[in-house]
Amino acid sequence: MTTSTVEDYLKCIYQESQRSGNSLISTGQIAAGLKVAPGTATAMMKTLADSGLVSYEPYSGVRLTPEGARLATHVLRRHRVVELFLVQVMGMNWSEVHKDAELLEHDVSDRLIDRMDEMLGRPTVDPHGDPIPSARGVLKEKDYPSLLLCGLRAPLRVVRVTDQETGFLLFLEGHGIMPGNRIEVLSRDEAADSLMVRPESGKSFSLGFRAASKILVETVA
Amino acid sequence: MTTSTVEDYLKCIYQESQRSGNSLISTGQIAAGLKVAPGTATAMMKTLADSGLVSYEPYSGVRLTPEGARLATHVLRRHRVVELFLVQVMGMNWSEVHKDAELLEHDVSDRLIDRMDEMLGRPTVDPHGDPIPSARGVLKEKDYPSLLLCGLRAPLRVVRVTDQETGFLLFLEGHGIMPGNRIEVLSRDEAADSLMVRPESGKSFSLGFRAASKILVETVA
DNA sequence: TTTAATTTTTTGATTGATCAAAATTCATCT
DNA sequence: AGATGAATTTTGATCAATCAAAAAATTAAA
Ligand SMILES: [Mn+2]
Ligand SMILES: [Mn+2]
Ligand SMILES: [Mn+2]
Ligand SMILES: [Mn+2]
Repeated sequence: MTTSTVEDYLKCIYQESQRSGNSLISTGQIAAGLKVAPGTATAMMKTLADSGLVSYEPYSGVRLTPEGARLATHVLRRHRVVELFLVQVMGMNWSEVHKDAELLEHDVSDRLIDRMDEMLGRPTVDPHGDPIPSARGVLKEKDYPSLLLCGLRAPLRVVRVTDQETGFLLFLEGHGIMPGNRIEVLSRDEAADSLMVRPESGKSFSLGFRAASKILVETVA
Repeated sequence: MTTSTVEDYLKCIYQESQRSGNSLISTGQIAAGLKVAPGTATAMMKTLADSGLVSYEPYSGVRLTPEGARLATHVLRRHRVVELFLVQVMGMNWSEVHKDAELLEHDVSDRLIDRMDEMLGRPTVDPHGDPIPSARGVLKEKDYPSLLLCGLRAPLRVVRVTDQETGFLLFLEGHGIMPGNRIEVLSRDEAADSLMVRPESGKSFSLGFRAASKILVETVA
């Protein structure tokens, strides 16, 4: 019924809401997120509104309806289950599964997703630490601090990386930064816009604030 | 580059050529095979010809160019590797994988197909006994007789079922007819348009000629 | 409070895929 | 050879998705 394009738009709106903490999303944000022309996003918002998947207020933005949110979380679930499956079962690297999942999320049947989910032991997070919505579409995002806000010189555990760029993920892996691994922030330098990280295994290294903000951690007891 | 629709058209042409033993395929055959209106198939043949994937002679038909055949066998390979993976690794039934594979064949990356192929031990046939083209696109179809042409009262082994209908496959499975299983044709009745089959495990039962023609076998030593 | 800059929407067009129905061509059967 | 029926192609239209560029609205600055 819904096309893969529509699914991507809904997913994008859902994720922008999540990230910005505001359910009202501008057409500009959507156009940027999906890399389409502004007018394209506007046109699509009208058809989504006609389908009852978003409510649209011209010059203001859109927000997902309950039905739109339901669809979005289901796509997100498929995406993340597929990613984990590719890593856990197919032996692919966490840095290369996003692209594949971006396509497969639209074509993998619910039956197949459930088989994967079962084989993976009903996991709650994907290879990047992104939470996996339940089969009923419920998603609970925990609020972890990034390396910018966490305690200094305290034992931490990486729980999530909020960026899917292959190059960035490979860089992190090379320095021992992956969900589950232990690290410590040695120092921060506001003026230099960078901080020093020491992974449990590996040499300490510096990271710009922008990159650091994408690494979420929890304090280790 | 090529859309999933184009891939399906190429696959259809390839399979019709295979089945009919004639590389020249009419637009009518294609329209019937893909369940689209005749004019739709004609229009698509023009664009495929423009792309150099088929040669098209109006009122006569099309044949795949080398490039078109190359693409077709690659799609066929993806389809069949996926089907076998779904059965062998995901534990799905051979009767239900065709639909899923029909979509996944367009979106599974070559990298992923190769991982599946590796996990499956470089298989040569899919769950229905359909041969799997090599990664280079080479496909060798063996010429097995169907239950209509094979020897009577001789030990046989089912090697292939040339129909993907869920209901039919479930019916066959229920009677012990699956690739690898041993059977015997007890009798044929031309007038009744049916024959009697005795599976190694299970009761003998009758089968219409049309259904019987879809079951390919080889003689057991 | 005008003016300028930015964002958003409109407009006009294109491409891919499809259909129904009309027109054409082909094959067959007197 | 001419008529008839079947297959094929054309025509005219629709729908989804997109873009570039013009127009309008909103926001920020002077
Ligand atoms: Mn996608
Ligand atoms: Mn992820
Ligand atoms: Mn297909
Ligand atoms: Mn098959």
